[in-house]
Amino acid sequence: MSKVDRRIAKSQVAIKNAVTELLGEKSFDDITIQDIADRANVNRGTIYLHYTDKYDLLDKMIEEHMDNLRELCQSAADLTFQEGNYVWYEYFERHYLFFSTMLASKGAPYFRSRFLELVIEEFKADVDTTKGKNQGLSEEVILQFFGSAVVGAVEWWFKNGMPLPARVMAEQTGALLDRNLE
Amino acid sequence: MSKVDRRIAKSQVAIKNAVTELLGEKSFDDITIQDIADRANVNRGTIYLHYTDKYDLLDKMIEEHMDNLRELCQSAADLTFQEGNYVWYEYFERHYLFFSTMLASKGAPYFRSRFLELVIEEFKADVDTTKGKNQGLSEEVILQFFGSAVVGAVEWWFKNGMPLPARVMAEQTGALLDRNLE
DNA sequence: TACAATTCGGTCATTACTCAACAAATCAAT
DNA sequence: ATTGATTTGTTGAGTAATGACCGAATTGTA
Repeated sequence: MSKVDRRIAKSQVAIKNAVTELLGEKSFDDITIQDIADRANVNRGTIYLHYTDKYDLLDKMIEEHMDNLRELCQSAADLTFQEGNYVWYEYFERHYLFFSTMLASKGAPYFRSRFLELVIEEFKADVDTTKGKNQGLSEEVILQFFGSAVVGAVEWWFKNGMPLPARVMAEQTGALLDRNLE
Repeated sequence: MSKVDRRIAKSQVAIKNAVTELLGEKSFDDITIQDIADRANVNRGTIYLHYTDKYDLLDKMIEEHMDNLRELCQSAADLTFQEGNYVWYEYFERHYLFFSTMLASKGAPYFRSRFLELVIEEFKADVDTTKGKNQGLSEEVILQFFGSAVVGAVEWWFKNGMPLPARVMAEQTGALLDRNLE
């Protein structure tokens, strides 16, 4: 990984943080490039230097979060579902502004599908239809079934203002997964 | 005021904030330019672009604080000593890391004299030796006397971990000044 | 004391950012 | 529909910041 120029790194985090902040104040459609530039304390042109438009920017942000979640999965590969889930829920909590907005806003369906895609991808290694309780079932069905379940639980959590602690969410969804996979 | 380039402004606040942060962790002499660059997330060379060395940097920081205090005096010109003092003490509180370090460290005598100089300068407009209770006294003496008093009070406040609320410090030193100047 | 490792200042070519200006597109509201 | 205002996306010239490299000075420690 040839290290990126410090200026690029700084500009990009400033821009992304600005978007996250603004998402807590108004809907994404109402956010202008100028808003982002002002908040990030960056020239408007600088944004175009890194992203084609604000949708591309949001996309890159989503991509980054997905990468981070994937990363967390790697480092938590040998943990139980409950422990592993907790790592995720901690991440959600730390970035709740982004995730809750993404799951509530107009673009939610798109974000939801990206999220589901990731969950399914990460579940693949954990599903075994050759033996155990899922023997004979379709892997496709299993993945869609429990992937949707996890995404739905997260969705519920955010839409209801995170009524349960991350720890509890992780334990309960973890238990449900343990019971059904492996 | 021809507005400064945004990059310059950003670099300088990052650098100054870095110094203030580091002052809370180690003495100024132990802080290297590299430390500051790392903390500010700025190339080491950038610091030399704005300051000749770390002493020049510290000097510019002191200068800026003095300017800010002067500014506060302007905007509080028609307040009582108690109210005006409160504005200052609020500022001290907000920048306690910087001031308490400056007044405790090895360079304290220098900083103290700069500070005293400012206080005396700002008192000049308030001292009248032609009438009232200070009639016949030497303006020089009055200024040195109460200037030192104010600085000493602030010094005590910081060295003892700000044992009284800013509000109280302002009221009490304000009352003492009201009683003697006016 | 001698040695190694930092830190210091400074230079340099390259790169990213800034600012101002621009035309085109979009929006608001009569 | 027609204006007027805002936002957009792009451009170009100028500037600041970067990373790398350098020899010299300072530091720490074996």
